[in-house]
Amino acid sequence: MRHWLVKSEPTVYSFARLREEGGTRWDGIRNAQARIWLGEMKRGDRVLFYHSQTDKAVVGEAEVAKEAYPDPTADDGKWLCVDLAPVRALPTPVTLGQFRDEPLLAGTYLVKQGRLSVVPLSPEQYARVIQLGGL
DNA sequence: GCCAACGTTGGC
DNA sequence: GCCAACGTTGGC
Repeated sequence: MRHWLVKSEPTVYSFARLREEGGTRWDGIRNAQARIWLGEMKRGDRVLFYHSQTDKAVVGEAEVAKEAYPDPTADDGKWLCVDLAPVRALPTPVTLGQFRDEPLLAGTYLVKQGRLSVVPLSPEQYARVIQLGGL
């Protein structure tokens, strides 16, 4: 099983909404590197859900409910999407500042290349975020 | 195939 | 609102 982090502006699609809806299609990603990673996501992979802009924090945990398939919102059929389902909220959001301060997390793509909307994490990094989040 | 110009994203 | 980082586009 692999571990991932996805990013969303909470005003566009929040973790609370993912929980309300019970799942969603994670589409609209138009970045070549992110596309490669989307293609590697498997059903059951764990996913950290990060709120950009206002929160700048990981607020919850989700999982891949359906692995990569062609993104129906793309005209040319070249892009991919997955389905995500909510797992649980973090009692304490883990901020971008905490990522920077934590040696294990300072090397993540979230810190190093902030514009990517889907990035992989190591199992150790993932576990550390869950721990910092109070689970 | 190179590179300047431009657009987008996200942190501050 | 500004700026840095990065991707994309288009002229040559």
